[in-house]
Amino acid sequence: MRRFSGDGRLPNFPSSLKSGPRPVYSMANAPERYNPREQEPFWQKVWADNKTFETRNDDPRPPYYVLEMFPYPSGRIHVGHVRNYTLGDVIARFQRAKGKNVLHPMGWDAFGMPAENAAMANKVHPRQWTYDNIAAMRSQLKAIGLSLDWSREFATCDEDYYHRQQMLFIDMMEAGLVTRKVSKVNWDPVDQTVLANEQVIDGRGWRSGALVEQRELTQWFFKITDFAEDLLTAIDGLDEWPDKVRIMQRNWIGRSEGLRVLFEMTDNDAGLETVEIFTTRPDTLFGASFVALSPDHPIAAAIARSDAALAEFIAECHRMGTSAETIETAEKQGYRTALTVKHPVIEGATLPVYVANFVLMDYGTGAIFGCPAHDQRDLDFARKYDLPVIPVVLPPDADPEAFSVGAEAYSGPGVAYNSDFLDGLDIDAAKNAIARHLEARMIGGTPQATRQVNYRLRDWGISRQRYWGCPIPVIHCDTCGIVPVPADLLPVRLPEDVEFDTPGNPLDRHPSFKHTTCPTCGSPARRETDTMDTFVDSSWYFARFTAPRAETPTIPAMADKWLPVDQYIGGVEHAILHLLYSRFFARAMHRTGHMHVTEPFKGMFTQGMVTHETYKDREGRWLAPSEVVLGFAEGQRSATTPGGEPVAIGSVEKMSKSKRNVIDPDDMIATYGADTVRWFVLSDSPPERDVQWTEAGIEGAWRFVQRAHKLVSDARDILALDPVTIAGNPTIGSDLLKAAHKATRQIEADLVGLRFNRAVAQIYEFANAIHKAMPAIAEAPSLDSLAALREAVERFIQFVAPMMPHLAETCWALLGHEHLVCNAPWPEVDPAYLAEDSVVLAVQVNGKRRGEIEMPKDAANDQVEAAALSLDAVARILDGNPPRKVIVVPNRIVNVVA
RNA sequence: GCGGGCGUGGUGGAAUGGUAGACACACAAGACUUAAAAUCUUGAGGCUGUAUAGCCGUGCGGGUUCGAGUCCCGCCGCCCGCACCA
Repeated sequence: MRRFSGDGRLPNFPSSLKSGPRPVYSMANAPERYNPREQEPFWQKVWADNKTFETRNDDPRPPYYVLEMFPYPSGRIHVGHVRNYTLGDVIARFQRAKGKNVLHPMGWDAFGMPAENAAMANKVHPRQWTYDNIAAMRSQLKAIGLSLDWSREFATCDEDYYHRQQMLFIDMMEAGLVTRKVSKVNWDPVDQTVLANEQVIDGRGWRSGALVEQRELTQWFFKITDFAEDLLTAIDGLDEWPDKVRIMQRNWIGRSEGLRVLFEMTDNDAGLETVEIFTTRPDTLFGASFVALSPDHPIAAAIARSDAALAEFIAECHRMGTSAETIETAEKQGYRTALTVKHPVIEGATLPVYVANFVLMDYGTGAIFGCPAHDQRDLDFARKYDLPVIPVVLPPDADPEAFSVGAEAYSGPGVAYNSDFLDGLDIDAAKNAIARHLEARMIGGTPQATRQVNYRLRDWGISRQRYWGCPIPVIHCDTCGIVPVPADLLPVRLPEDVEFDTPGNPLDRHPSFKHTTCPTCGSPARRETDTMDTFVDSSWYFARFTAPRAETPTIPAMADKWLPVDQYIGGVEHAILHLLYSRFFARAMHRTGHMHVTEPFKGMFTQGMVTHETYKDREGRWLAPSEVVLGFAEGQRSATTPGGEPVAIGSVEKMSKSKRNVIDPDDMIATYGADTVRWFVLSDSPPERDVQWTEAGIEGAWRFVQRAHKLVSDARDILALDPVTIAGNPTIGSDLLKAAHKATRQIEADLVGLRFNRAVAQIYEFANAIHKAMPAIAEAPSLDSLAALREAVERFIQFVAPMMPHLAETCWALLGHEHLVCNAPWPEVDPAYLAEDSVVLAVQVNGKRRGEIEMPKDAANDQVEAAALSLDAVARILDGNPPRKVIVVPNRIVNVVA
């Protein structure tokens, strides 16, 4: 155990704590109130001066790595951050008490668009803006008293960090994990710039208001799909992740077994012979009524060259954002081409070929067949264009004569009918039968169908046409092609002298950055001006923390020592992308020799979001809650500005800087202290649940801080009394110890299970128990009862310590301890104190509670039954009749069935 | 549109299929005080009732079970994600 000053004595204590023992419960000598403004900075300085939370890699204790998702430096922290970091801090402090060598670092996810937006709006350089924000947020975080190892801090925009990220990129290139391909971006034709999905509002650019177009660019990709199968199957092993996150990841990867099927053209005027579709429901092929191509399908492009109306339809589809949400929520539209195809299994039948806006080019083959009876999208489309709806799957117990599809497609189980040789087969058997049938048929030398495992997961496009990100370390040479920047020329630094007066990528128009020479042949060449998606930055920072100053991206031995992260904590909004990208990166870093583990996060906890109402003024500008005055008018909640201007109350959403619905914790911390705020965010809601922020209740948390302090100082005064007997009242002390050990067990279980709100409730109950016991102990202090009181109060302080660390240190010192409570080992549970000799069982009649009986623990069932039946209430209902049945659940409940 | 989650008193919430509302907030009454704050004590899901007690009650509608907040089916509402917000 580390002492916090050279001679092991307390450093100079804030003066209010120095008064000695006083007579108990005397108003004249009421203990002074706990003053967090004095105590919190004091203990923060003690921790910092003693490097209490700096983690040594050579510490012999077992390692434990707890990490909260690092913040984007938006400028100020909000209560969502406080919740996130407090949760992690409780775990870190608890694991330290359990004897672990805890790594609990902090950094900054510091690249990204807001810095460039600020540069445009306020003429401040993104670097300046970012580092200023970091400084402000760092001091806010420090005021919370988190047990962080600040010596490992870094920001992803530090040259030191993105240098190593460029090294990783080049290693990944060499390992074949990087590729280039064409993909679509949102293009603002007025600002001549690429827009993020977030910047497209109702199909228009947020700044220019111009209608957004889809435009194709050649971009850099990480080949995450190479790991699709492994990323999927390894989810099974992530047994300390929430089920919902595992389900979401599985669905995102979206493995499906399906069939690619060739449809022959009825004539090949255009030189086209077949179109290949992908389907996961080949069993419904007999119900096909059309074929639809993506607007980006090569065949669509080919016919559009001679079909002006189709070209216009495709252009219309491209006047839409690129996000899946936009595409899928748009009204389903199609264009009927002149093409028709032969029905693959119905001789002589043909199907029309449409181009449809809901068919995605990058899923399957970019073409589908539509079976309206059994797919809702196809049904909507068929109703709109008056296409046949032929049911071919009969639901169980349905009458084949009467069954029909109205407004809803039937996608449930059943057997094939109206389907020739498939009739009577269930869905899986029908899929196999049709696959075998088509695989055996040849069209122009190839089988008509091939089975294919398809993934919804796409490769990860990392190119961003922006300044404030990690430069992609590559040079384009006309003779040598794409040349990675050699290691000795890294890092590729972001130039400082950039202008944000015009939209677009400043790197692309920078006088010297773009133009360079080829490192291989020395001829003039162009430097890549795309920077990396900021998700790249956050996909390996957890590994960098294990050796934050290393010359190489990681020191593999250190990464292997600490990883996987034992407990990772963050918002459920990151449940898919960030976690999946990090899992990919772990595999990529494994393959490139930077570490041996392949899963980054052993335990995952998704905290609920902190949400708040949003507000907009007349002009539609977002307003912060602090700029809004709430009231009641005509029986409804209303809002105005302080000047009386009307304000629209919007929906409740997660706190975000862009919507300005954030609550800054500084005022609360200034008023009540960090411990009160920490206690408050932990106490009421289960941490995984979303909470709508309200300050109602913070007063209660504040009162508990004072009550806890008073409890300890009162106890200290009692403990200073001379015992008048040895044993005294025999039950006071033992009851207190029973409560203490029971509380220890419960609180430990709740902390391990991250049920902090329940731990808080347990602490309240235990505090109440001590409070009740104290007057009697003070009245007749005995050796036993005083010892019990000391143990109870010390445990109480230790229970509180992970949650309210400053208060706990003060209280601990108050009892005369010379070492920090944050280094004290977690108390043991003695099972002897947990034994109960009698239990209360509820007695039900027909499932309705009618009374209760107290019985010895583990009493025989027939004794319990007899006791239950002898209850007046039970006898009255039975009215002399024997019970039909009696169910006894040992030590819990008796149910009499009358 | 698709995927995921959530819904319990005035409020936050508790409850391995086994006594619904622990613990707290807010509220009310009382004690202390010239008074207030703070503190302490007590009360409380709703309805009926002096009380014993009875009935109702976990978003809505069904179902399984001796027993359902919990499991199943169908709805409603809200929140998150949908690949260039982080």
